[in-house]
Amino acid sequence: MSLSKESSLLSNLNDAQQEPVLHRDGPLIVIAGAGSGKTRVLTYRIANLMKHGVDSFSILALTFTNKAAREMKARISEIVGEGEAKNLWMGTFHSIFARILRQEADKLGFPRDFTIYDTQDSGRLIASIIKEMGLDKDIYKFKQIRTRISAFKNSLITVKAYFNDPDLQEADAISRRPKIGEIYKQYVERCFKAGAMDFDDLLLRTNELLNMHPPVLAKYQDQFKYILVDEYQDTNHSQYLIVRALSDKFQNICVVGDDAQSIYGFRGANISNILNFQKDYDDVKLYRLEQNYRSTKNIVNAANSIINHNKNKIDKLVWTSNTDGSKIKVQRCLTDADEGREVASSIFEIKMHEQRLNKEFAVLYRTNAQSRAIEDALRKRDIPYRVYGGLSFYQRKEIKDLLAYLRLIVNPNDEESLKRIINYPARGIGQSTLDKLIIGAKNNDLSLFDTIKNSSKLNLSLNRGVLGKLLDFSDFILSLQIENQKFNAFEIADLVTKKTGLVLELKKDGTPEGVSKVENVEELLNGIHDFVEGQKEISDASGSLSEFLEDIALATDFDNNKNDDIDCVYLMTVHLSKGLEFPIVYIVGLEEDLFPSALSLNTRNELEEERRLFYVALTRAMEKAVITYTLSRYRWGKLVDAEPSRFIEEMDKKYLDFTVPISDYVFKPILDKEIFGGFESPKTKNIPLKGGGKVNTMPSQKQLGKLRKINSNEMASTVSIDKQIAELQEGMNVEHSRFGNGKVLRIEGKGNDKKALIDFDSNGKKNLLLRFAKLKIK
DNA sequence: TCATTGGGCTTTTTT
DNA sequence: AGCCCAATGA
Repeated sequence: MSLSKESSLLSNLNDAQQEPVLHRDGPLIVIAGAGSGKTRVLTYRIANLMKHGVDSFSILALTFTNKAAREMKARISEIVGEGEAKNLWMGTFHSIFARILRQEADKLGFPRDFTIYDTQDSGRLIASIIKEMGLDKDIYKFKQIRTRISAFKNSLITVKAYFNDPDLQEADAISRRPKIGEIYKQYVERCFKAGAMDFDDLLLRTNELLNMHPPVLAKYQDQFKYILVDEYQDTNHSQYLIVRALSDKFQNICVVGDDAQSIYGFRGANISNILNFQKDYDDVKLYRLEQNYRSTKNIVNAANSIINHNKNKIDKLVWTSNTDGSKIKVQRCLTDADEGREVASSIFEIKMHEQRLNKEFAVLYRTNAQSRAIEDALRKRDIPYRVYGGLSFYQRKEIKDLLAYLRLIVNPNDEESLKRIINYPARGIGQSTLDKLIIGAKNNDLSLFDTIKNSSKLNLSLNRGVLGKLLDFSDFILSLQIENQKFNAFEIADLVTKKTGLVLELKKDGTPEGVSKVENVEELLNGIHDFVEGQKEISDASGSLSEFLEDIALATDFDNNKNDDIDCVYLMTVHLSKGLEFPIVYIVGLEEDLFPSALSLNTRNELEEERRLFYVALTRAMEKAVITYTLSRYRWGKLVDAEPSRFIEEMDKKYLDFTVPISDYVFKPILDKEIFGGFESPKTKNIPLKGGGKVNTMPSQKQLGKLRKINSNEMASTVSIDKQIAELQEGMNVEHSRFGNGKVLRIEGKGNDKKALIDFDSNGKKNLLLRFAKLKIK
């Protein structure tokens, strides 16, 4: 290879980045601060290996999302050429090892076409096991059990290991759920019989494969001479063991990560994997990337000031030579709807002033439920947006229903799919029949589908009519299986849709939701069509149904959307935003019990993870960051008081720009009552209101806590209410902070509902709720 | 067996 | 406020 190529490869890297790229053999760890070019290092390291003759088939790169893998592959293609990059083993743990597991399925007693159960499928199966065992579903909550089983699997605690561990059994007995082990056992058996693996199985079974079959382990050890793991801080124990096993022979292992961005503890990620890496291998080289290329000084420094509140961390100093940029705006809002409006109008304004594109903006939130208020506001402003995550396309009911048919054709033992569609559309096979079938399946050690096929011979105390319907159903599926031999995925899906009348079923309901469901099904069919067309270009692919199902089993919203270029504002959870960057970022809902989540306040570790989460959110921003919080928000259908997040308090104030003066910020509980309680409380109604009644002494944080508990009646006498608003009359001239000057045309309503119709000079007529409108009488 | 209704529960975060 | 499930009646 030529020297000039080598130097051009390196010319895109700073010194710190070059070192790990040029490191050839032996273990290395790269601690990479946010925005320090971590992906770039991985990309160039792989390219560099390939340039020095390492076969692309022997490089395994594990990323956190499939999207990250795709992008990295594309960048490597640009450096070394597409032909070679295509052969890299690059993808998420789940997708890479699903692929290997299919190859080796027979060794584990699974069909090659095993089904992958998503979270919903596992939950349903667990719920049904709990019910069949006659357990109280209020004590055995299926979601909790599912989480617990998942935790077992991620720690490599098999059913056998569970029953060998008295401590675990005792812990479950103490929590009044002694049957967890039994549920776990049945769940694993049922999955096995159904030829299905859940997400955790993809890792657990890989461990099983590598441990129990030394020749298989040797084969993959030999194949993967170089292994790279991105986002190593988010690997769990099961993933850790896979990496260890595979890298054991050559020890050419490179892990990249940032302990400060570890945010997946809840699904078993173990931060000590990255903290202990140097103990796991001999002669580990450690590299640090501390220069941030992404964000302004204000953002980097504010982020540092927040993460410094964590005790548990590797010391590093992230710095930048970028400009100062503007300060981080901290915006107070009244309600979640108001928060949406503030965000939307801010986006609108910046777009106008700075000629920005929609896709330069991102709105990040802690929980998916928060997207709604933002969406409403953006829609009103005609700002295009796209919500990522949440209920993904493939999780929608109408989509899962059609997919269930398809899954059943490929794997008739797939119990969850069968239960889903055996009576959808209705064909007279109800719950009681299904219960009998499940018992029959258990007694005869058959899969559910085989039980149905043989139902007439099995003495299941079913009447003749039902037996006929069952036979019709199994014949239907069997006939589709035969069709599947000759047709591609699209042809089969189309056939299923027509024969089952699935779309007709949806069309007859006629509601807007029904219409959108029909559209979704059509979109799925289009997607399958595209998939089949795409497969035609791949030499060893056929466009079969099982290929399609493999392809989508692990797909997320991020993956299947080819329209990356559409110009929309991004809406997503902070978790989903990891690894991404945007010029302007809004982080909304910075309130106690929301961010940090109320469920994460029990231990220091949980709180520190929330803080890292906020750190991740803030470090997504390149140029501008805006943080918002509300005084009250709709939760569980009720308007609930909110309190600014401790994370706002924790940031160094010199990087912040408060829209509400800091002193008001401290008085927040009082203002809170002023706005929402003041007018209507019985005592205040007839009391002459006094203006300007600000409390003069500064309450301490402790007192603030107490103040919040005082009800509005007691508060009334000290509350400051703008008397000018109370005295507002028709015909008066007023000033509004956003709409400018105007004239009051009409006043209507009382107390909290008092409204004024105001004609603004430059904004036209608006009907404003007085308790929200910050009006000044002129 | 099916369709409707009301009650309870929900909100972390995801491969 | 919305979703899922169980109970209820047809």
